[in-house]
Amino acid sequence: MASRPAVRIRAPGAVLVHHDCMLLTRLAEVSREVAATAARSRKTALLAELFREAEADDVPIVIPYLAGRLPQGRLGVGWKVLGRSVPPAAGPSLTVREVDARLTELGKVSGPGSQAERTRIVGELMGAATGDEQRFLLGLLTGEVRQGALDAVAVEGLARATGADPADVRRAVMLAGSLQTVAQALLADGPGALERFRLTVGRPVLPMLAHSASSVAEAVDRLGACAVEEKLDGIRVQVHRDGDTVRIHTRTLDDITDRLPEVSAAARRLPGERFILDGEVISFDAGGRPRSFQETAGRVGSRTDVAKAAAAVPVSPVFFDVLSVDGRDLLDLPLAERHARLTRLVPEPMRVRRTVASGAADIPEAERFLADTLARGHEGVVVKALDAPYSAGRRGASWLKVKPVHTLDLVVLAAEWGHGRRTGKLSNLHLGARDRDGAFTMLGKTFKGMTDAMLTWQTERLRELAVEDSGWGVRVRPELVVEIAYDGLQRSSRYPAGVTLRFARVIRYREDKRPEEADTVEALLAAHPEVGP
DNA sequence: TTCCGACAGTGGGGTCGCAAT
DNA sequence: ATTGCGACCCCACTATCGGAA
Repeated sequence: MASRPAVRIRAPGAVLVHHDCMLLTRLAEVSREVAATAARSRKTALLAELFREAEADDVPIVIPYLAGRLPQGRLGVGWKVLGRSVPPAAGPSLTVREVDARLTELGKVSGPGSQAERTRIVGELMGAATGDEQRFLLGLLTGEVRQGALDAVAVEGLARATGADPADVRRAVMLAGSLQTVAQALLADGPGALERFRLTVGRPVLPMLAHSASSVAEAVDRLGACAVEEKLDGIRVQVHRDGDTVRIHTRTLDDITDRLPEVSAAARRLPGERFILDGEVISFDAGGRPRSFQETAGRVGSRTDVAKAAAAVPVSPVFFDVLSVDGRDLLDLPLAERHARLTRLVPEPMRVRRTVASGAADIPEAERFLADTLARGHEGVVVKALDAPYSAGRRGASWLKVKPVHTLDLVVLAAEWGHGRRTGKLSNLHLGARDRDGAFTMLGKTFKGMTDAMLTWQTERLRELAVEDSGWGVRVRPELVVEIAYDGLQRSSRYPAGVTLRFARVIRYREDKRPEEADTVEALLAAHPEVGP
């Protein structure tokens, strides 16, 4: 860090000329401008301009801030701490480095009395910020910047600021697993620095993601020759082994090595010294059936007594891809070749089950595979083009997941006011099923699946049905029937039926149906015998 | 000119761990 | 001991921009 003192400009309206440290007010200004324009090209240009202004020491702060993230990651600061408002400062004085230093301090606070201490630090910071700066900081700390530009636009802006090829920057970010690292190297050494970012064992890369398809037939039609793999309902993991050292990362690249000793042990038993594997961690019961996602996730989330958790709910790694073997980067190889290498490294029981479909003629076989996979208790399948490379960090169109969808006709019991672009619209619906008394039992909420037109319509309709208007939304007469899609039931301690819908979303309103025709809790439970209340 | 891929936004539920009550 | 909060797992879907076709 530079030893020069922070520039302080006290007079409101002073001309913000500075050569040392970037002022927070400049970031807040750019963020506001970015939010105000819809054109992505203009957003990119605004970010690029700011990145060019940034000093070397500002870069690791400015880049993540404008990408809507904190360099420290999350800080244990939420609405509880941010809730109280603090009178804003008269004029801008904060530098981004000063803000960063205070947030770093904030992240270190722990132990009894920490909440008060965090509140004090946040209050002090907010008190030194102008109204605009406060709004920017609030968005940053709560993860809701709402400027319509996060990582992807920041990458574009970075490319433009440095003259690098955007595709090269994107790839470097995927391989580094971090925008900051790449940004710093790029701004310090220019586009040539991008070559330093290669796939490295021990350094996690962003995993490839999948799109959805509504059926196996549709997926095979779209992809042609493909692998159909079982989709396990567990936690995605990337396992790196370098000799005796094993590291395990989640989808967001968090390091969870210490929580999964049996996975590390399994990786050490494989016949290879250096590799990177992609797969899923899941728990099977004594009969070899997969346990619920809730059980697996609870186990993987346990940190305090790992040995005890592992004894109660042991997990197994099940792999489906290999990204690197013995120093060779396999990302650009087609899936067919990567899989051939996977079979040499990982024995069958530790691999995802699969079948291969060469084209439309194999659709019946692929459908049988899906049915069999579901019968064995799994979530569905992922259909993958055999000729596709591993697109790190992308939601490539070459992986398509297919899961069964259930539907119900439920009754709207209440609706909550939306935020952001849904401000002024009733958005989040409370959903109820009929119970034995002819009343309705709440099963969960959803805000998904509505078009803007539906939002407008339901806001008006639900207002007509309102029996109570509170700050958060309205409770309504239970008269409106809505068709809901969901992925299954899960146990719940929050809702009275002891279960709730997983991934509920609206398909359409059923104005042709009366609430007495809505589905019942009883029928729902009967349809999902695997989930007892 | 039209189509479609990629992104951002809008939140859902559960579980764990920590601090406050 | 219980409760509340934040982080981090899982996630679906729509609107929009801008390059591809």
